[in-house]
Amino acid sequence: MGQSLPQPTESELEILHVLWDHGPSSVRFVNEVLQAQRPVGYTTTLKLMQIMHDKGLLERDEDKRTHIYTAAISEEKAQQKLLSRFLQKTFKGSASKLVLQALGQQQPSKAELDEIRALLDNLEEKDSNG
Amino acid sequence: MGQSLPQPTESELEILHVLWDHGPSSVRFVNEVLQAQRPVGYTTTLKLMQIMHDKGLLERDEDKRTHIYTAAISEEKAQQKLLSRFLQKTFKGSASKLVLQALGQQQPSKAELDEIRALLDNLEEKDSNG
DNA sequence: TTATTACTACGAAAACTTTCGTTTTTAACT
DNA sequence: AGTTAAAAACGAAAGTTTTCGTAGTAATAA
Repeated sequence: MGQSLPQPTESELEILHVLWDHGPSSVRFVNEVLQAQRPVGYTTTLKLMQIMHDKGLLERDEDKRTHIYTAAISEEKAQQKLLSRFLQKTFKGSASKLVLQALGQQQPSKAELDEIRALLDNLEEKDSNG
Repeated sequence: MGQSLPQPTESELEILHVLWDHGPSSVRFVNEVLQAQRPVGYTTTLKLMQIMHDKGLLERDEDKRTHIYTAAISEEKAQQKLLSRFLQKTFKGSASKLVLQALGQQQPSKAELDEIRALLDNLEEKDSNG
């Protein structure tokens, strides 16, 4: 059984994105990437990553002086959990409403549309009940 | 030009849902609906609704002693804004990724799938570029 | 070995959100 | 008018998240 990790906060999510995108990283590196987006102090990033480590959201290698952090949860799993909560809170659980709004809001490419369509076909097959 | 309202917090969103579902309501009524879901004091709900009024998220009719509050933003508009932010924060703006996860996560009914498909067809027509 | 640098650890302040006790106001009833 | 009931207003505490200053520690260079 997998221990259930807490939901990351928004700032924590930013950090997770850096780690997902770039792989295991030092605090320094993560902070530099964040800095490119907005001003944020080094110790702020450090503290946040320490908190995330305490929570179990990050793992870290302490062998070297400069600790190397890794996301303890996959991007997909994290997105899934966040989406589930968001869906409940904002759309009262109606995935189709969310999907319609998401599609209406941003114009996906043809390739993406095809991918979605393929998934729909797949779902429809299984959907023998109603 | 429409003044841009702040994003509602989670608790504020709960209150908005009550108003969207039941129309203009008193604090007492909103609190009773919330109470049915979880324990929450009357003055807590009152305070929150006053704050929301200050922020411009709610309008209120003060004619009668018991003030009547109304959502100052439509459900769709609010969902749109929240979704936009969530999409950015969690999926880095990729609507198709979000849609795929949302569809995979919850099994929409056949009717809903058809509705989504119809929208896809519609989008594809307009999508002459790629 | 001392000085410098780059890092972690720690604590606490600041900002934001949620909660509710207390007071004040308003209306209704006697 | 005086009393009571229900509501609004207010202030502040509690909880959470974000921020960063300061101190301590390990590695490096002089």
